[in-house]
Amino acid sequence: MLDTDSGFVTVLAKRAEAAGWQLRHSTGAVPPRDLVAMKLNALLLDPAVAGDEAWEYLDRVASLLPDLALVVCTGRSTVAQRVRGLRLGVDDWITKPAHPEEAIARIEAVSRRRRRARGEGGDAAPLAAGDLQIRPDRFQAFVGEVNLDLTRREFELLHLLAEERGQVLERETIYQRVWGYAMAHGDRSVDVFIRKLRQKLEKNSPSWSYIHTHFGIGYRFDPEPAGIIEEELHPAPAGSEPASSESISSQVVHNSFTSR
Amino acid sequence: MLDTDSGFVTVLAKRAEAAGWQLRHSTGAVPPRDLVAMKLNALLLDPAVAGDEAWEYLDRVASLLPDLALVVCTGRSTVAQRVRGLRLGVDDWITKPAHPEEAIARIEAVSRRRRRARGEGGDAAPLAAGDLQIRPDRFQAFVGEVNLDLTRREFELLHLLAEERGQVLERETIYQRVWGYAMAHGDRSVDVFIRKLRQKLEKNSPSWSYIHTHFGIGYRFDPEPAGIIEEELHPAPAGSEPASSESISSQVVHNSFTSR
DNA sequence: GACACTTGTGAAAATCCTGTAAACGGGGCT
DNA sequence: AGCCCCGTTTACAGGATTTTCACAAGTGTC
Repeated sequence: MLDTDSGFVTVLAKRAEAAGWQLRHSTGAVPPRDLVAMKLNALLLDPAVAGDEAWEYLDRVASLLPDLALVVCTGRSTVAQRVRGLRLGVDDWITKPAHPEEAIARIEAVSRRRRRARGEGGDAAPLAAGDLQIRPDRFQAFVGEVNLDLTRREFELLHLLAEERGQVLERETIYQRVWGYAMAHGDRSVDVFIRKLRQKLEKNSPSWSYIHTHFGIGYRFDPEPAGIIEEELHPAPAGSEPASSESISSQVVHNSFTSR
Repeated sequence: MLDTDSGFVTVLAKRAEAAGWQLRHSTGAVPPRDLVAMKLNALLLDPAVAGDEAWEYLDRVASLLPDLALVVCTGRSTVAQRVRGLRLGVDDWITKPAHPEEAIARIEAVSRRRRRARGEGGDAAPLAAGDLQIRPDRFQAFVGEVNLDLTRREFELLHLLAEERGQVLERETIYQRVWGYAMAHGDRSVDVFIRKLRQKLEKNSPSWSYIHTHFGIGYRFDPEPAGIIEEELHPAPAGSEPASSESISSQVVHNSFTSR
């Protein structure tokens, strides 16, 4: 945001903050080069900050950053000015006095369209954790080359937990964010899926411990080298009955990490 | 354009004409379905045409045609209304009395961004995948010299998938990008076309497996040498009944690659 | 240590999803 | 009009996945 009207700025900042945006602000004209370096998603700008270079400045910003959501917010302005601005590449032009709520909504509207233009989907960036790799582009997790073979729900659960790595998430929160609606009282779905996940994780990456239980609260994702206590790794001749040793070791691991 | 203010409309029409736009106009609410059929680039709309269904109408239009440049132009309006509209998916909201020049400029600003989204994809470069070649210039795919004989939709589907090779695309995304508007809940068109494609692909290039199903999500295009499991190599004496072996092998292949 | 809860498990039951085939229906063409 | 080509809908069956249950096991308290 580039603007000098401190009142407007602070109100807007609070709103933006609440909406989860990361906001930067300056009262002077920032060189377009620096704007590029900032990797902004959107820019709210009062051309007045550029003094009588206003038009040139606008033009440079708009042409240098064609993908930036660019919204201008001025005091009095004429139709001709607005048209000129819009033609230059400005996406929306708001006139003060403006309601902050509307400013936010307009910036969002522009960003929305801008986002649709780019990569449609959300974060396609892979996450790494322990020796597993979570790939949103495939809705899958891998350990090396092997596919964990997660179902959609399993993947979404894992993805959510991994994104919030280190945080303890309550069941209600998890359910709300993965299932998309409120959890019914007494629903055990989350627990069941956590178990399925742990199974697949342990099967494919036994040397790490990923999901930790917090009694009475929920779960926390945090890859830690597995605390193998005792017996160890006779590379399990293909076909050996894994059941007993597996269940035991998983018990041990879970216990020792059911930290509180 | 949907509006009843004939004065405004005629002025705007003249301007639009001059700008080289092809303009359609109605004073009543046009059913969203028909809007789809019109293949509009932009829509200027006064929700008043929908009477007291205004919000529902806006919502339906915006969610059915997320790619349409949607600009609302109303008489008096409150901040709350504008915010609500913008949140619903409206791209810009103009309040009358409005200068036609500005209206035009705003529609252009929105369309510009929209065009940038689609524009990049105007790919006429041929794609290669497995032993098939996709040629946007002919709207066809070939294996060597033989033409797969795809219909338009089949081609567009294949083209989209191939461009996003390796990515899992959700049905909704596919539909949105191939059909151009939002998929109705329960629509199976995508599945049906995927089957048709697979049929033609398998018939003409049996040694590759191209389209993979991701249960509960969608499809992924990724050419892989067909996983012939077991039987093989009696080069099917020309004229042998292909039905049984064909259906069986396709079963096997699909299953083994319905990776997840 | 007994009690009141919580969480882990395994499996059955209920749902949902996809492949497939076939019926439908609009347009364009002869 | 009659036909053909294509895109859209429907119907169904077989699987895959998600939910639900009944219990066992574990945790914290008094």
